[in-house]
Amino acid sequence: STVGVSPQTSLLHGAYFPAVLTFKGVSVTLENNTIWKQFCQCGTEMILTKQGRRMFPYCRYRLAGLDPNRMYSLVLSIVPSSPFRYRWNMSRWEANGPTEHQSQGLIRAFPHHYSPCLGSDWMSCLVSFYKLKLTNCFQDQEGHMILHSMHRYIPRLHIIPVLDGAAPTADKPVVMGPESITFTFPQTEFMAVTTYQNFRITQLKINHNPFAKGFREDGNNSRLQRIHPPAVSSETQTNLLKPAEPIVLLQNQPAVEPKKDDTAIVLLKANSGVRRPPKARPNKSSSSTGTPVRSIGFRKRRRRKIRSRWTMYYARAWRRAAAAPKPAHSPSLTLAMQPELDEIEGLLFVSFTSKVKLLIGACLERVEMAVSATMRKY
DNA sequence: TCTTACACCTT
DNA sequence: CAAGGTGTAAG
Repeated sequence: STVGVSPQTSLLHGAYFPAVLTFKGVSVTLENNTIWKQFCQCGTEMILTKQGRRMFPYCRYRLAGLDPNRMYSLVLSIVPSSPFRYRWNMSRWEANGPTEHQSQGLIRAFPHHYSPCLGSDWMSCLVSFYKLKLTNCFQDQEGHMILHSMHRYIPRLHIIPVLDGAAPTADKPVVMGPESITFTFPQTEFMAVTTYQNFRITQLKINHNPFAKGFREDGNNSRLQRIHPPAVSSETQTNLLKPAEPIVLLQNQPAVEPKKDDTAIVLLKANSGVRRPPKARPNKSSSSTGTPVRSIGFRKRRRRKIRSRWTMYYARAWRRAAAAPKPAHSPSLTLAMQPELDEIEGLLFVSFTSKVKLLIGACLERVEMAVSATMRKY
């Protein structure tokens, strides 16, 4: 029930993971498409916690083609993208029976904290849903997105013209009128988990999320470098370094879906934060901070905490290999990085060739047909 | 599987 | 400086 797909074929990739979607004159750019694609090809995982966990990557869009003088609310929903429950088995995801929970009739949604705003305002800044948090706590009252662990989801951006300038609240649900549009980027699909399953995902998070900088090994940060695990046979190492098979993205809906008229959107609790119009556009540049100094106590503590669990040895080997991007100063680097590509190529062109091509072909066809159909309709 | 305390980090 | 976002280890 799991299928591997090679992300290496850039042509297919570009066609299937478009950075820009356009519908009814409105175009939406997934601003951080590059990082989404990196996660997507490993099989994105998002952590759920009781108190709520932010997404990384999060949904960040740039809008164009809106009516500058019109008021819009921007809302993100995260909907199930498959009817299955999954399990992580032998380094890959596999469907493990149907989901226990049926989808609720109403759509939960998370209003962007600027909503509502003039079209000109939305278009003059990046629209980032970094505040959105995911939780597995069903009694959550904090306004977080409630998801089921071990299930697959996909975020959708809803652009909803509104008449008055009142901020959307739970009391006053936003209604998806006939002029509302929904955009869905296939590459933002993810698996909800409570603990990371795929180590490649953990590494991507550590290497790209600024808040996880403390776990990086590159540069001056050598958290685990001074611990020397017992040697591991190269055979075992190779097997462990093999990447997990990403799951093929099977969309039941087109990437751009015209909304059904009057679809109700239930808003989560209104954000406590102040609603500010996006006047200044902080086109957020990544600030490189100075190199942190590690305390002696930290090193000792970490050293003591390391257990002799065999998985840790492999984990460290992986880290060392994955941490350094380009310089091949370590033999384990080439060993780790090279098989990666070989295995993926093998998966696509040997084991799963026909199945994958068929699936992707069907997907593309379905998307194209749906889009052109709706375009004609309008 | 999931939860929690924790060190370390960003903001 | 304080608040709060990270993955980890251990339960």
